[in-house]
Amino acid sequence: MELYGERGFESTTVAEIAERAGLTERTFFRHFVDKREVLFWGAAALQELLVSNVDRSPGPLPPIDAIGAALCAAADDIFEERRGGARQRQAIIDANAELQERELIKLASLASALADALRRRGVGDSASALTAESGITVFKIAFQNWIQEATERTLAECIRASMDELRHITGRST
Amino acid sequence: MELYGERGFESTTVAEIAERAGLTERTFFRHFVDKREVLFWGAAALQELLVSNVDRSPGPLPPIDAIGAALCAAADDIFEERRGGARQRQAIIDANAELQERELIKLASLASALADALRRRGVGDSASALTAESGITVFKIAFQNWIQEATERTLAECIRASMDELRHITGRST
DNA sequence: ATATAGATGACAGCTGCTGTCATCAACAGA
DNA sequence: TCTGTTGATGACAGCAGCTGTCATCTATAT
Repeated sequence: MELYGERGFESTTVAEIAERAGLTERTFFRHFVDKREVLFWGAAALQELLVSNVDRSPGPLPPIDAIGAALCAAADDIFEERRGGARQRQAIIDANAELQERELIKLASLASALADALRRRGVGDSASALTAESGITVFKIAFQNWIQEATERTLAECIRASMDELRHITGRST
Repeated sequence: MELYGERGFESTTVAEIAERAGLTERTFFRHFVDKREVLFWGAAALQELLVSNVDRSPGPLPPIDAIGAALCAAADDIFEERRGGARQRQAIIDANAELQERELIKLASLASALADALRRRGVGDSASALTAESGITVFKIAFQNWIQEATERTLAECIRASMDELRHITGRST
């Protein structure tokens, strides 16, 4: 992470990372499948947390609200104290297309896991997929706002705001 | 594409592609930035079409409906006649994580371009982003259904159905 | 004290991708 | 018709990411 911050992701070589860590290049690849994966170390934990939040969510709650609540809870538990770190990490990712690709597939995996959780609640197949993906969309945009703004809004607040905006956008029209 | 279909994406080497095409490996990389990019040749055209559809869309139309109409029009113009080809292509992509990453970033680029188009219509920043991303989400799921099902639904019909489901899902609740 | 399992180091090697220079074909103008 | 220029291709050489394989080392159990 230091090296990625200093010299950028592309111009950092795995040999350099290994050297600074006092390890071999080969050993690096035993811990991380990828040069990119370093930046997504916590993704699995986040996914587990979100899924268990949805699983524990009270039954009568509408799917989209179950997702929303799970996102807000995770936001408080994981992200709220690490806004600075999240900013740095995001700056590294935003500067490199390969990292953005990796981020997107992690988010897709998250959405897929959330959709499974909704199906476990008895929600229909495509409704589950649609709701989970929408939740991740809301999260993406809320996260972006939370990081960019100089305001003092909580990530959870940003999520609720984006969720409201989604409801507004899709409000019955023609 | 032949080789990717025959031996899979990973176990196809660029040298083999070049050989079958009667070219040099070096020349391959002059035409495609990537080994993956071959599969996303039409992405730019699709993006242009979608954006121009939104730009041409009647002003009073609510943003989400402008996106929906643009998607349906593109579905008829580009995809409807190529369901078989789309299936094969998708099978190749679904069998390989790197290709899925590339697909996701292409869709993200599409969403970003659509969001820009909405901003040009005077829609607010995060509403544009949210609407465009939701549109792409709808498209993703509709496309999936369209390819998987043995039904005779049009892609445009699938899109309208998913869009309705999205409205239903986000319908005012608590 | 020895055996066994798991982590690391040390190579060697493939493949994707890039820089560079020479070659070749097409085409424009004198 | 000759020449100069431009654009595409070939031919290397080379780097970096990633993998397979085997030896070595460490820790823990018996």
